[in-house]
Amino acid sequence: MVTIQEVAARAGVSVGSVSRYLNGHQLKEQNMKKIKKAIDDLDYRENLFAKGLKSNQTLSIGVLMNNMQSVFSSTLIGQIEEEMDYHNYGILLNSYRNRPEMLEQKFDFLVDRHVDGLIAFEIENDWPVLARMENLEIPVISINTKLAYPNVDSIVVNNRESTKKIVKRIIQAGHQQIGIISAPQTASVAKDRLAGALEAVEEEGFPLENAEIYYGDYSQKTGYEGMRALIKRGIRTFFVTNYNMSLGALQYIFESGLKIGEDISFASYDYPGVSDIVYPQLTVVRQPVNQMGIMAVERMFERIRNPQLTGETFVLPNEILWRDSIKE
Amino acid sequence: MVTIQEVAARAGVSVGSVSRYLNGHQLKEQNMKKIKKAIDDLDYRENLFAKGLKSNQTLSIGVLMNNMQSVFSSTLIGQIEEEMDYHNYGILLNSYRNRPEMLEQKFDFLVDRHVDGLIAFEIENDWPVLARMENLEIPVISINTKLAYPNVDSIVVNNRESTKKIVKRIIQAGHQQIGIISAPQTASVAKDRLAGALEAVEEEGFPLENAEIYYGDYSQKTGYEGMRALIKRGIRTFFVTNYNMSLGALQYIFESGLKIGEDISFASYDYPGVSDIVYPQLTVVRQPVNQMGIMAVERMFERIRNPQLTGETFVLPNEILWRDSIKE
DNA sequence: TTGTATGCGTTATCAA
DNA sequence: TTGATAACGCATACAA
Repeated sequence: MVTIQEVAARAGVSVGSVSRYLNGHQLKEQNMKKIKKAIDDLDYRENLFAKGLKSNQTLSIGVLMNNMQSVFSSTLIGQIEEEMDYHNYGILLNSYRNRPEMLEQKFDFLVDRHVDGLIAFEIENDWPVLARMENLEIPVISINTKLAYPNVDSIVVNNRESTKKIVKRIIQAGHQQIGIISAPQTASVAKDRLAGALEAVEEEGFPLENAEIYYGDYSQKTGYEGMRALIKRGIRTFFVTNYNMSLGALQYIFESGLKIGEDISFASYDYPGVSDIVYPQLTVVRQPVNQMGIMAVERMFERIRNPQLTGETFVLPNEILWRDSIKE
Repeated sequence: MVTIQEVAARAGVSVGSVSRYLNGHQLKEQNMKKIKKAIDDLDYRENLFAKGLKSNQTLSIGVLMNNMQSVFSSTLIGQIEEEMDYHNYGILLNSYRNRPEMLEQKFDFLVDRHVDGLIAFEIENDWPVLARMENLEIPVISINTKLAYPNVDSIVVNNRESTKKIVKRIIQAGHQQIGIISAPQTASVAKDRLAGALEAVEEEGFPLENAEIYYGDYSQKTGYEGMRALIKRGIRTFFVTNYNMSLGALQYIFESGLKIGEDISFASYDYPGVSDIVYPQLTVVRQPVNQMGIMAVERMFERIRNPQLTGETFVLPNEILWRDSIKE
């Protein structure tokens, strides 16, 4: 391993000069040339351990994910990686696999590695790890949940409004019964989505007993079962609040032989993929995943550059693709 | 930041003792207790910069991905992350976004960060970065391509055999024409898959001119266009060598109103998802993605523990799900 | 078994 | 503008 000592020796200058050169200081033209040549000759590369030991910077940020299986998460991480690259920052990836009790350990792991910032996915306000975040001196960006700490930015989408809008439209189209496949009401995202649906029901004066809610667990399997249960009760109009469950729900529909847009009205949350390729294309709520990633990174560097900035909340709008899966 | 100096002072021992304690050495029971207490009291955490400066270890491995958008890649990275967690290792994530010319920079990035190992996805043998890998002193695991360097393990799947098997079956079922949607013959994975198909054609004595090949570019769009073109030429039996293109192909089929399993025979490479939920379920080749991730990590730690091991090639079998999309 | 002192590669302070 | 040198926090060789 080549050190700046060796570079200095070869260039005939002191280590101080080499260090300064490397950090963009101005020195005598002559010396800069010599140092550059020595660096090239020796193929010198800086030692980030030594650098970090002094500066406490790693030029990397930690990403704390809920899971890696979902399309949402993997798309987002892809976008984040791409943005980080422009800044020449690395990302240290961690997943707590939807298990809050793993979070503290993961959190420590990243803090021990002195990441310069932290992006965390779907951390709920009542989880124990939050206490740690509070007095963390690096910027934290929370994705998909709003966390009320001064050093935390929150980037969320308007799930409640989107769900409300789509359910209202369903009601206005004259459907008499509606089946909603929802997720456990522990996560705030799930709560928001269901709340939006119920607000629509209320505001439209739709009979509450005609809105049947089935609670799945995010799995494709429970989406399938939920759809079967609801169809057996004679319901033909559906809103599914999560992508993965919508896959299971669709599977049951396809197997049943019922036709979407004719026998069945269907809408759901979604990502690019199935909803586009089936015919008719599905009416869906689509989250601005890429935009969230871009925003998270931009904001991260704003805060790294300007440490006295404090946390804010940014709400991005979902897109609703009105297509042909709801019978009008 | 609490240092071992402070821990030593509080415990009334020397820094050496604290350091040894932290690294699992045996010392007087009494002292170990005192040190443990001091560490707890002060909430000491080790400084990985300082540690790395001495040991040149980071307790993290680098992952060099081709892209983050594909299901293959994101599933794999999820599995790798999970396995790494058991070893308390972090992963430094990087993507070269299918652009070989980005690779060298990404590679340097990881090497500069002193990752203890490297897992790389779909690196081709003729790419410039290979020269660097050759004299890298850390273990390298290549996923999906076989690289011939002594310090590189290769984990690949038997794409050629799987494709051959499935195309043979199609031919044996009596189909007179077959349309193949394939990818550019630059990547070795793509070459293997097409080669397998052509081997089947040859071995079965199927007329070569009745096997029509359409070259897409992995995009859903070209899958769609490919399917349209082939259907217009009257072909009704298809094999699509890549998941993403199969989505586009399916989209065209669904729009056309033709029925899979009746008017159309269809098989493709795939991941859990669409092929399961549509009806009839599709006959597909499914790669052992999770197993590949597990194997990559296991092998990585074998080699970290035992540095004199040299690279080997591991071939994992694809699974073929024989279902109802090919008319018999 | 323990303490002391040196060095890992870099940055930054102080003099020159 | 430059050089010499003292940190940064830890591991370890050597001495005790």
